[in-house]
Amino acid sequence: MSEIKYKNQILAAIDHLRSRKSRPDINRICKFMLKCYKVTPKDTKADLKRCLKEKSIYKVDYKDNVSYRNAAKWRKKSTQNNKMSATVATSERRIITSAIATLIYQDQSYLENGIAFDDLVRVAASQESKYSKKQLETIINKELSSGSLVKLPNGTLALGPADHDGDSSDSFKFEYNDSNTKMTSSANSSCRSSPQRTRGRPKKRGGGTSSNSMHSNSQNAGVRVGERRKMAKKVFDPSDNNVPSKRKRGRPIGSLNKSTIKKRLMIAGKDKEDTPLSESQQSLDGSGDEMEHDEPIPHETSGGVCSVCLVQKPRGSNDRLVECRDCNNKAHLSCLQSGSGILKPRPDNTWQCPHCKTCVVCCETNDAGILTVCSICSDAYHALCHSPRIPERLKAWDQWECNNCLESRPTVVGSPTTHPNNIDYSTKTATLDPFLKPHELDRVQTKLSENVPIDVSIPDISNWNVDNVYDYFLEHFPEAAPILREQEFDGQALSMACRADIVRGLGLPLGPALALYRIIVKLQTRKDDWRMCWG
DNA sequence: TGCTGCGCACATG
DNA sequence: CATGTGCGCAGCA
Repeated sequence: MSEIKYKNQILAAIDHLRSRKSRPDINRICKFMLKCYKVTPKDTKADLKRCLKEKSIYKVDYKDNVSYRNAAKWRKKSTQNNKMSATVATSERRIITSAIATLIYQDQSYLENGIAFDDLVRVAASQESKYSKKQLETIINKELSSGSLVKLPNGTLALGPADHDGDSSDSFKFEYNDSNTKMTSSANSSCRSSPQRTRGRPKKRGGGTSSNSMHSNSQNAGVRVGERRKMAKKVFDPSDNNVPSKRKRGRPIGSLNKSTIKKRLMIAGKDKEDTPLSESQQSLDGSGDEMEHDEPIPHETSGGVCSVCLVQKPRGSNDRLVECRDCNNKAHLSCLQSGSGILKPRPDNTWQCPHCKTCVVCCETNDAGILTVCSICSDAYHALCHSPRIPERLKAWDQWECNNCLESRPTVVGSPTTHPNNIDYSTKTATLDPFLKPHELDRVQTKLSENVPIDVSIPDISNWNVDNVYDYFLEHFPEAAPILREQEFDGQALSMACRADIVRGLGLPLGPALALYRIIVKLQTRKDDWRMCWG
């Protein structure tokens, strides 16, 4: 049921970056996703995380920076004993996955429709001249049997999951649409297309084959117009004078880029106590992994300008810059802590800038409505998403506390508070777990509902089929009826639907979605209590 | 200015 | 040694 929505796009992003010899790090992946698929960094990161969990993508630390690997291509490296066969399989696999990435990159409809066998062979052949079509077909078949590729019921192909078998069904989920998509003519897709080369180093560079400026796929018929063909002449650079004369490009021998050096120092100072390398930098968090939310490490960063005070880094020896969880905005921790409302960092010192801050209920940003931020836990809510609804004329924004925080207070019962949202429901909180987290809202609501008697006028949906659901909603919420039917919601499915399923999963605008959710909660509980949803 | 291709130093097995 | 990786550069739109 819970498919990783952007998995294939993320895989394509990783493949694309790798094919450009760029590090597939979180920033580049997010950037690519945003540009090519209009997927926000937040969603990208969320799905990337799921992919990591699912092991369809691996997170690796390579050269002291975080990279992400397409597990379908990258597997076996460290575990495979049979080196030779693994190597062969990997290089063959690369041809195929590279072709897939190219196809998807050029035409996103492949994500929807799967990739026809013939298309794949053709593109792979165009990218890799050393294999005949016949051989490529064999390779594809091998990939199919190994699970790296999966064949969909309709005959199209898709990337399989990672190494581990079992959940190949989870990888792609297409309906076949028998399109014989033209690949070579799709040069003008929404993104600039790029020819996918065979990745890594082609066997032996320059070893008798054509020069590198010629090896590229000019036969790929204009996949990328204006591809650079000519390498730059070497230019004299005084700074090169200690460097063997053969190179100009790339890193100077023995040098690393600044960030790598910095990170190395940091890591040396922090992680590897065995190497007594650095005495500075220890206060910095050099994780370099902008995505690790599950670690309690604040998102500190070593450089940049504070978005709040607009001052560059050193404002005080211990005033560290914190980076937004989801973008590159940075701010001094002190600026955030002294700031108000939406600026405040979370208690664990992670921070989302105002642009990235999302409502914890509907996961939409400020764009979907004004967010109110809890002064305790820093969770943000839309007025309608919070239960109970946040009063519109709330004055003391800084003092507002979300329901969860109020309920988490052991002393809340009978203790009059001045918080504007502290309304009658506080009297019920005695029975609630004082350590509830915001995302456990649903549980809170369930508990709340225990105090409300069942309303027999509300139908029991447990045995409803899709048509029953359709009929009911036709009467009570006609707008949603066809959508629910299309999604095959029967009584069971409705009973299990959570807020996110409804608010985010049906493609309805927020308002109608919330209204629909209220009806569904009513049906789920057979109780009509606004506190279970919103005001 | 941002994306791209890619030489080649470096990492890894 | 073979191969994977990606920095940092130059070309291009």
